[in-house]
Amino acid sequence: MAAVDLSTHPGHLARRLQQAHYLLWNTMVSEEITSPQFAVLNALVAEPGLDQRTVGERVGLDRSTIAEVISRLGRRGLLDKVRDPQDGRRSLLRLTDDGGRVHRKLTVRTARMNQVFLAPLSGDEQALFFSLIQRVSDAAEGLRNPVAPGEPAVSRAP
Amino acid sequence: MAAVDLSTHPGHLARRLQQAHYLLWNTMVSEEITSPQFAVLNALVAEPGLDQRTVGERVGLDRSTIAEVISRLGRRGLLDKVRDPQDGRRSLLRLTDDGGRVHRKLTVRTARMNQVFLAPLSGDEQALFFSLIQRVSDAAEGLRNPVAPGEPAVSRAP
DNA sequence: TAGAAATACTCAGTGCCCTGACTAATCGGG
DNA sequence: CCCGATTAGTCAGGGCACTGAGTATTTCTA
Repeated sequence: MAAVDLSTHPGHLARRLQQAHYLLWNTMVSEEITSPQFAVLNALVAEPGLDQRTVGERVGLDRSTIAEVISRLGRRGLLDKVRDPQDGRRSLLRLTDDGGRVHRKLTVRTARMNQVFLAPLSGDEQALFFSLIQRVSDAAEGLRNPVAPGEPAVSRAP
Repeated sequence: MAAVDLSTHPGHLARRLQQAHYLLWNTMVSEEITSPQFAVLNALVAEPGLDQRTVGERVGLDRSTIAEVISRLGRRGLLDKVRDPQDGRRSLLRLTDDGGRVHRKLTVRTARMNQVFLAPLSGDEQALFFSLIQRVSDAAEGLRNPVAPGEPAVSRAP
């Protein structure tokens, strides 16, 4: 009677998209290392020695989740975690040799997987796909913080 | 050195999009009822008396997850679950009056939330956004089953 | 019609994701 | 210098999502 069409609900579509991605990742990339775990490895390849909070910021994981992910990667021996001697609050992170190897291997497979995943779209459509999702996510993210005083909420015309 | 740009990785973008949505849902729609829970309520408004598996199919949740979601909705008194007398394997589901009320209330709020969420996109872009995501998800979903004999993998030209 | 196959559901285990409360360390202003 | 605010990380708790194994029920078939 008053039911709604979920295919026009971005949240529902986002969930389905992620599930589809999970499926493909699991079959084409790895059953051991998850996509968020790969994102963490990747962040540490780009910037070794980052502290835990910053890694979370780079890959979009909150303090609790990043702690769990890092603990799992540590258990697998893919990264090392040491207290910052300069600031006893921080944990500094660095890939092990194994971590680097795993990252390299998965980078290749991930590229292949992305091709398959995006195959239904033309090159132009893929660019559009990225930019539309990015814009929506960024805007919503901007609504999070109550806007620093003097700062505009989202982007300002240059 | 060999780090990758995650902003061109659809999986990463999908995760970020869902997080953004979660955030908005939590502040604009409900802190009690989640988006997947709403999807289940919605499916039962459209088709009362559905069995558990079919509801899962409608909203895109696997057998285990749908069981959990339904158990939570049952605990809150939003739906009733009875054994099918015709087929003792099935559980038939139906909203309670309370469930219907909650669905109506959230339908309104969800519409408002979607507007805010999609505000950064023009009308044309929103349509594109839906269709691109849909196409990618459907295609990946199509790779799941090993293709019924005689049936084409994805869509067939009409 | 009896046994095999399929189907609906449950349960255990793993991982992601968030909030809110807490601890420990650092930093800043009086 | 010290006390209050800020910051990094941990922990408990709730919810989503998947796989693999197990149970009960139905259905198909030899």
